Amino acid sequence: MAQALGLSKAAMSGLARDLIQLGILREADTIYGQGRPSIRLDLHPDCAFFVGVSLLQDPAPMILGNLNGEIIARAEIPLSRDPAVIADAISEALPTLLSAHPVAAEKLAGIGVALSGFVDETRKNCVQSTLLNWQDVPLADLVRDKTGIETFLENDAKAVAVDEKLFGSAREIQNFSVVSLGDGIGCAHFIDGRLYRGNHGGAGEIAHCTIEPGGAPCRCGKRGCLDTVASMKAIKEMSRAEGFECVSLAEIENQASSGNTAAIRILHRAGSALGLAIANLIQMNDPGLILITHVEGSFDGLFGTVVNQAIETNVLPRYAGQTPIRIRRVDGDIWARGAASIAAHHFILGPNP
Amino acid sequence: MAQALGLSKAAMSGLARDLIQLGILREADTIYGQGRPSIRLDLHPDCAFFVGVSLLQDPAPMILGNLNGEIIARAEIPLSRDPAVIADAISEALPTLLSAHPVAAEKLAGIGVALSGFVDETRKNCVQSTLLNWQDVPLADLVRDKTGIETFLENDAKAVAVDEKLFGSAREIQNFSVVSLGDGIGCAHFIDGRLYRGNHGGAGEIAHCTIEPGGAPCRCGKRGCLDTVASMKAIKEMSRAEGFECVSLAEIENQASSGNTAAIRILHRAGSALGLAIANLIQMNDPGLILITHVEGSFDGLFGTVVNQAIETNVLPRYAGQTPIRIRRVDGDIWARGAASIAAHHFILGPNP
DNA sequence: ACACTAAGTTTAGAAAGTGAACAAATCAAC
DNA sequence: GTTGATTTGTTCACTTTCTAAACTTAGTGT
Repeated sequence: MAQALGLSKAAMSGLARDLIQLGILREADTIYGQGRPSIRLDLHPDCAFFVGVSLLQDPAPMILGNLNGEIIARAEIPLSRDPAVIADAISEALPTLLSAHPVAAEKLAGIGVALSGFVDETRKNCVQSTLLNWQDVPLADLVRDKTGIETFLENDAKAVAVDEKLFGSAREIQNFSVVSLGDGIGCAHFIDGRLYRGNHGGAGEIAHCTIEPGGAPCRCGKRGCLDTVASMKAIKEMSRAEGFECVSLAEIENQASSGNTAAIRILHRAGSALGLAIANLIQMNDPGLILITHVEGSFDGLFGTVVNQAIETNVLPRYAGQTPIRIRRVDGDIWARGAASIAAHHFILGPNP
Repeated sequence: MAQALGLSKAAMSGLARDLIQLGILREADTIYGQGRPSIRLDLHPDCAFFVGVSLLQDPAPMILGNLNGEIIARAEIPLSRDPAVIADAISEALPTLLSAHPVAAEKLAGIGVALSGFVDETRKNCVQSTLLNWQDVPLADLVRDKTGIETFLENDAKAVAVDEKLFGSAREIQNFSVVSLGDGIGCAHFIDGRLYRGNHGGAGEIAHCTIEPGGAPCRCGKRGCLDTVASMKAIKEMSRAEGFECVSLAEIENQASSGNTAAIRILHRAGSALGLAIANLIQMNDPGLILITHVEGSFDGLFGTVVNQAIETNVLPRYAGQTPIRIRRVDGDIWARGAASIAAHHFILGPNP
């Protein structure tokens, strides 16, 4: 099976034996068919461990994961805007986290940190983060100096995309985009099986696509960005401005289904905007899958319906329905998971994947 | 110099000698510095020839190109909607075209055909073309059967992008997008040094991004597509609807500069729409270059100015001006050139570039 | 129990790449 | 000029890696 990837049977045989001896591969199940059964190989999950930290929440989740993408242990550290304080906190929390597994400490292969903002192509420096108020912060090296472990940064949505490609539901898909709905809107593309970071690390900045030309001012400095209309933060703020305070999408959905016209209007506006942006993404990049991850509950209410409708009506009719849209409810650890995946990705595929 | 690409000096030496003996490489100029001068190698332009045909115009241009991207000969064939007639016409025009160069006939390595529409991933079949009214037409095999030469199809904008990457001004750039303005609007992306065709071959269909939600109906079936506002065809139609007939952009620019408010309005609307679409492209994909090719004259009038303004105002301020926009005036042979480049691309890089 | 099939292993031999030494072509300094 | 420094390009013995073909192994089908 795996031999068709360019090598002869003999070479495979030798390589596999070496890797099994090194403890990296192991023989999994046997597949019966005609002739001698074949033995499937898989990665030995205990051969490397990774730590992931999300700087999107306070407290910041920190997880220990293995090569199967399973979470082995979890901790939290207080969020800070001071890079040195964060590096210290990670370093201090590390021993406890590693104690969850007997060999994790000696086989810790990398630390990943997910944050909202731009990361340079070395994945070592945060070029800019509005949320953290950072500019050219070499956080990866700070963490590495404190912990002695190789560390990588990544944008939140890109980290989620890598997680989905390595361990999630996009494993087999070469071209897909992740749209990650949280307080903000993130997006990242996998193209030809590789994460596409863009020329300045800014690929996927869908949140600041202009959706309503001349619309409301955005904190980024321009007007009518998708972020001002369709992010959960914007939806909640609009509901507050309309006089009914809601802390979750589900609450606004409730208001809408019980006839609150303002709530209906807000969800319509947000859903159409998000749908239009996704439709433009489909037109522009023709991905094989759009994976929408959301931390809020219900995506099957008005908001989700409008999003789907808006996608349908704004995609070339020939294509309508051709691009699968997959919705995935995720928990708040998704970014920490993604961060760990960044470290795993580097471990598996090396510096130039 | 070139050795740093993974091989030792010794290996390079042997390989280069072999390729020179085969007539594929040749020793070009010598570069003097400290120490023994180095000899630059380049492709021998006479080692392979390619034919390119554009089905975007009537008559359809047909060119003979070499490995340097130079046009050696040119012909025209009548355009037809019947694939068999086209294959015949190409086959009949071939001998005359090849007679322009003594060794072209024996070293003809491929034929490329550029068309407006979708091409499958084998580059052999046209899945759909509105302009030609085609659906699942295996034109490449028809041409190959008639001529005996391996043939490849490609979408017009993608062919132009390949031309720019191989022989044009984007040779060194890994990530760029081409926006090709003709009667319609085409777009194609190079990502990580490879043409990105999209999951259904539809990447770059910027012309049918919704720019004016609920706007004018488009021939594609939806509303408010960029194509209905900013294509040269649309601009000319709008001018006709306003009562002044124009056959070129330059004419409308003239009208506008002499105070015709309708002309100014049309150019403003078209320019803002195109600029917004390009801005969204930049936000979405963060390319290292946007290359706008246009066959019409003047891009330095009102239209061009508005396009540039709209890009500036709709791109994340942090990015504004970070993405170079290059404008390139091209002649009507651009698509035939691109088509030849598709064949060259296949010759140089093989089936899976 | 028998052939049949396909996976995995072993072997010798070919292919391809490496490293070090060496030859060649130029510049710079005396 | 001559000499030495410098860097490119070549040669050659050696090593690594892969392949092809024969062989072994572990199942299925009759």
